[in-house]
Amino acid sequence: MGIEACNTGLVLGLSLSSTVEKPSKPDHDQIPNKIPSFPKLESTSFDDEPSLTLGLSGGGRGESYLVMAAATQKVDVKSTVGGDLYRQASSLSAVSSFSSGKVKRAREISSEELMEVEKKNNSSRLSDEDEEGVRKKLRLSKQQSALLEESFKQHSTLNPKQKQALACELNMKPRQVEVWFQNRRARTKLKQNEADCELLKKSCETLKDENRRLQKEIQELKALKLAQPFQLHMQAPTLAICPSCQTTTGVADANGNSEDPYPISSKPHHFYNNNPLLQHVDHVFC
DNA sequence: CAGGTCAAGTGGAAGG
DNA sequence: CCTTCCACTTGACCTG
Repeated sequence: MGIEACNTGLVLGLSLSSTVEKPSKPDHDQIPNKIPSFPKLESTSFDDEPSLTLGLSGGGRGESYLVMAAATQKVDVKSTVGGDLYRQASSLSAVSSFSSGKVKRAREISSEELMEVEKKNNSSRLSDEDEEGVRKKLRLSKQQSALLEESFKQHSTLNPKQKQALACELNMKPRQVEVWFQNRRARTKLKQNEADCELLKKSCETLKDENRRLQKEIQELKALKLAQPFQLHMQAPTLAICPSCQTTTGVADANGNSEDPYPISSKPHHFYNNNPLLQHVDHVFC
């Protein structure tokens, strides 16, 4: 099983689990943060505790985790009891669930991890809950985020194999990779919606301006009609004035002469075709 | 401390 | 029925 093979070396908290974790229950009742019983970082030798080296990394991945824990969370390693770092590190590979975890989550855990967790009864994963059942927030390392982003660029959705492989590579749970992609898609969609909204606002303003201008033209034409009723009556059947460009179209004049003293637009005016959101509005004036 | 960010939980819909 | 995705929400953490 891929993740199991992958996580074979992922032993963060292995030794810890023997003291503070109850791997028997995958998403409940875990007590990951017994600070008083947890050895301080200074006293935690990575050599003595191979589990803390996150052996899977092989290439220093585990090291980056610990660096991340200190860097992104601004954990004062010197002043912080090991428990804080422990919580950070544990949350990085945590089974993410509440003590109030519901059926669905339990199902996922049972299908995805329970077997492996039970096989390795010294689970490499720790709950991100603390003693009081408070959820701890996982922060992805820069490397993890970068790789996820890179993967997202290639494909915004993952098939199970890809998910598994990525989880393996990132030393994460498949579920975490899945959640990241879901949230990433949501963020992308949100951004797109915001952009569309801005575009629509601009288009709306443009249309309002256009509307004002056309209303003004109508008023002007009405005034003109009142001022020269006879002349307009004679010309009415012969000329069509485009309200947009104010040129006349090629309609025969009252004498049947098709020659037009005014320029004729060679193309119809599609006022909205430059707006991708409004291309369905095919408003032709001429 | 308020507001933003983001990992993760939840429930429903869709597809197989 | 199960899985996956999505929309919405929650809560931990960060930042000004």
